[in-house]
Amino acid sequence: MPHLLLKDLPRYECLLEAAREFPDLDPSAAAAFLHLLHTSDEAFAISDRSLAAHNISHGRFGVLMLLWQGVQPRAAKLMGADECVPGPRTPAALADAANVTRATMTGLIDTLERDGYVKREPDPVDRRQMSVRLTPSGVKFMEAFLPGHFKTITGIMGTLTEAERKTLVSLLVKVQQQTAELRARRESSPTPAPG
Amino acid sequence: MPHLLLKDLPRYECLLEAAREFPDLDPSAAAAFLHLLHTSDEAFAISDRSLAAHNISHGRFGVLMLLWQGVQPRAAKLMGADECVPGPRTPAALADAANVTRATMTGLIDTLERDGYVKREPDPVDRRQMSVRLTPSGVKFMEAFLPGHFKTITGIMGTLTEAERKTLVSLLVKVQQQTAELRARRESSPTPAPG
DNA sequence: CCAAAACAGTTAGGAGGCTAATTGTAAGCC
DNA sequence: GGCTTACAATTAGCCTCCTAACTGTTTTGG
Repeated sequence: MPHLLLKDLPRYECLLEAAREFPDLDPSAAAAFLHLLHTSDEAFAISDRSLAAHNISHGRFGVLMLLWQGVQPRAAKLMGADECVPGPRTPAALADAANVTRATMTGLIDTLERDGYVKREPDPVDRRQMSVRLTPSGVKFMEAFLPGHFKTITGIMGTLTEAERKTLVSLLVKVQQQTAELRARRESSPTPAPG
Repeated sequence: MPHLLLKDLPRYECLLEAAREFPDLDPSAAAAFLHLLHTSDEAFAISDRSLAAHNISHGRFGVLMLLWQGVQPRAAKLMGADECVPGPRTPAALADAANVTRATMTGLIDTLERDGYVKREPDPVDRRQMSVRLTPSGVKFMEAFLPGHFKTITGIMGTLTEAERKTLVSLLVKVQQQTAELRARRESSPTPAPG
C-alpha cells in the first residue's frame, strides 16, 4: 500500500548491462536498494492487512503501543524500556517517539478518540498540554489483537533461520548507520567543507 | 516520509524479555521485521530527498522511468527489458507496471502533464484509450537527474561490500518469496483447506 | 441491429502524511 | 505589572495513495 514501486524489479544482468551506459550506476548497490524497498513494501503490506482487518492503521497502532507501555508493565519491555516507565503521554511526546509531526499526531489521536481507544484529558498543571490515555476498550483491543499480529510477523520472517535473521539484521543496521551519517552530513553542511 | 515507524527500535534483549510474556512473539522475527521496515524507511527518505530536490515524487519518478524506456534504448535495459521494448504507454498499462490503481495513475499523469514532462494524446484507433508520452522536457529532466540519483543510491549502499550486498539481496528475496506465498494463500483460501 | 457486458479513463470522497499559520498558555525580562 | 518570546496543540490546505461510482467506447451475442 505505501510507496509506489515497480511491480517487477529489473534483473541483475539488466543492471549490469545498464551500468555500461550509465557510469554512475552501481549495479549491486541499485539491486540492493530496490530489493530493500520492495521487500519492505511487501512485508508492510502483509502487516497492514493484519491491522486493517481490525480497522486500525500502522500509524494508529504505533500510538497505541506507545500508550500501552504506560498501562501494562510487560508492554514496556516490548518498547525498549529497561524498567516500567510511564511512557509518553502528551501529543508532543507521542509525536516525537513515533517520528511524526505534532499535526499528524493530532489527527491520529482524533481518530483513535473517535473510535474510543484513547481519551484526551487536560493537564491540570500546564493548561497548554493534554494528557492522552488508553481507555479500557483500547487496552482490551491490544490484548486481543497483539498475539495474532505477532504470529503474522513471525510468519513473514518464518522462512529465515535464526542465523539468517541475525545476518539480515546486522546488514540492515549497517545501512541504517550509513543513512544516519548521510542525513547528518546533509543537515550539518549545506555548504560543503571549504578546501 | 512514508510510514509511521517508531524512532527508536526496541533492543533485542527487550524483545527476548517481552517474549516471556507473549508466547506468540518471536524475538528474532520481530527484530528482523522492525529493522527491515525501519531501514527501508530511512533509505526511502534519502532517495526521496534526492527526488524532492528536483520537485519530483517517487510516484512520478516511477512513471517517468516507465515512459523513458520507450524513448531511450539504453533506458530499457535498466527496466529489465531484454531488448528495446516500447514500454507501457496507456494509463492502464502504466498503472499495472507501477503497481498502483488507475485512479492513482490518472493523478500522477495529471501532475506530470501540468509540469510539462509528459503529454496525453488520444488513441486514434480505440477512443477509450489515451497514449502517454514523455515530452522533450521530460527526457531532458531524466538525462539531467539520473546520474545524481544513481550516486545517491550508491551512497546509501556504499557501506556494504559486494559480498554483503549479495547476501542482503539473497535474504531479502527469501522474504519476498515468503510474502508472495502468504499473499497467495490468503487470496486463494478465505476458507482454509478442508480436512 | 441493438441491448448488455466489458473495458479505459476520470471523478468524488476518504485516510494519513506534510508544512505553515493560529490560538491559547507559560516563562522571561525590563 | 505588562511586553515579548517560547511553547502545546490545533486548524487549514496540499500531496499521494486508496476505493467506489460514473462516463464514454468497444465488444459480444441473441
